[in-house]
Amino acid sequence: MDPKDYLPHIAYDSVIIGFSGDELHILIMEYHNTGLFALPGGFVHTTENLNDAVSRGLKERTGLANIYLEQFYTFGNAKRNKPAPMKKILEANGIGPEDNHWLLDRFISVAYYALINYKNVIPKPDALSDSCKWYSIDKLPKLIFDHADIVAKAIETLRDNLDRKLVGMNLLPKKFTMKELQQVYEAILGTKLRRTTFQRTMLASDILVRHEKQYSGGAHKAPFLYSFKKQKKI
Amino acid sequence: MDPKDYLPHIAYDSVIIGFSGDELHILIMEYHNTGLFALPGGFVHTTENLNDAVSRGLKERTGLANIYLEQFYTFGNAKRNKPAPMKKILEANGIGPEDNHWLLDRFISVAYYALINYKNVIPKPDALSDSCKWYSIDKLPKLIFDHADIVAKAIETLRDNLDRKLVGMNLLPKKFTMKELQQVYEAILGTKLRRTTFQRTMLASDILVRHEKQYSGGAHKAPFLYSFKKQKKI
DNA sequence: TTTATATTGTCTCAATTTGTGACAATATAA
DNA sequence: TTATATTGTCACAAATTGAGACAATATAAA
Repeated sequence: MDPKDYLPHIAYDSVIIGFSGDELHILIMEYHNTGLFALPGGFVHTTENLNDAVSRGLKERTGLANIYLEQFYTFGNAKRNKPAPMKKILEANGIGPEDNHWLLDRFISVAYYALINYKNVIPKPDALSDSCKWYSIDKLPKLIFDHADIVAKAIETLRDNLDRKLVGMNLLPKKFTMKELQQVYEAILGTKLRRTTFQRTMLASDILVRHEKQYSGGAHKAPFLYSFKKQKKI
Repeated sequence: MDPKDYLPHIAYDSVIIGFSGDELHILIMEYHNTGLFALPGGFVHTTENLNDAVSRGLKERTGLANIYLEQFYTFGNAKRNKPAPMKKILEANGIGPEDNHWLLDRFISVAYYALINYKNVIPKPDALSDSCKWYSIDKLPKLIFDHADIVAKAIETLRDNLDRKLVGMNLLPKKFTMKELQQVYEAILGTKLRRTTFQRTMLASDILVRHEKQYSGGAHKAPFLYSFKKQKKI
């Protein structure tokens, strides 16, 4: 990592959100031999679009590609970077503790979130990281810097956007039941929703296609499967 | 402006929105002897919080202080800065056309919008600028770089936030009539609203205090004056 | 002084949307 | 065969919104 290849003082962090069962999960990386946990992030090449850098970095660090990413806030407090944990990470990677390493500088971080289908994805850690794992949103490990704030703001934004953007689309497999869709909404909002009202609203909203009934594994009437209609271009 | 005082490649731009009569207006600066128009913006000191830099810069460039600013997007395309207009601005300020002046570099820009009471404010241009004027949102001059995109995104965000944040609060004088409030909403949304429904909704929302009737200048029944309740802290 | 005009505040009723429970249908387990 | 859990749909009540009507009233016009 030659500092000349990257824009100084500029970073990004991504909050990768997946859904499993009835909980939201977030992808967290652990750095080798440090016990330090962080959001997957990275830096921007000198002639690279910011958005492209984020896609590229996510691919490099987790193996995930073609993911819908949404920028939600830029964190710019002067003291958001603590030198101590970064030194620890550098040392664990064989980089000496010179006080003026560029990664110890102050960084502004542009934060993105992504919604992906948990089941399709087995994230793979990169060379820098020990592991790259899903954590339930209620049981995140302690994160470095202000990454906990970044996660909180991501969830807040997601909640606000829930009725305006088709977030369910990205968190579920192609075909899903009405119950699964409702569970996604409930996990994001953090509240229970009324079944009949939810079903009526979703059916009326004209965003779902109904398919044949599922061969259900449950001891009850088999539910329909649904998928999202292709988005109309406006 | 010593480049060592500022974070390289990082800028901010602010979309200052005021309301007058029935239109939204935006504050635009014109650079001396160039015919170039731009949003008021600036740079971040090396140890300064991003948010503080934006407040400071706005004060320096327009004389406006204590203004509620909301960050809404970070523009990071590699080619969003065009060297030609920036060279013109530098030359008009007596700075030679060296090809590697730091202001000709690529910049990522964090964009903020602010809502202010048009009537209370007479903006003053700074040394760099010829003028600092309000322009109706429908009649903006051609802006440099991607500043037209930044304005468009600001309005889009404002519209989305209209029902969740108390935007009217900042655009009107302390006391105002129901009609004025409705005009703010209409200007932001770009649509007409039904008078009776709007009035009923606003009164039911429990955010307004009703005061004595206005000594009206109009040839009709005098309207009540309203102000916003103090926000409860949650 | 009287009348006309424009806007305001409020009310009413219809139309629509949402809340809530009921109930039959049905896939599996007992 | 019966019991159980969940699903899809309906019916009705409650709440919200749409749309117009109308009296009140501050100024302008006569």
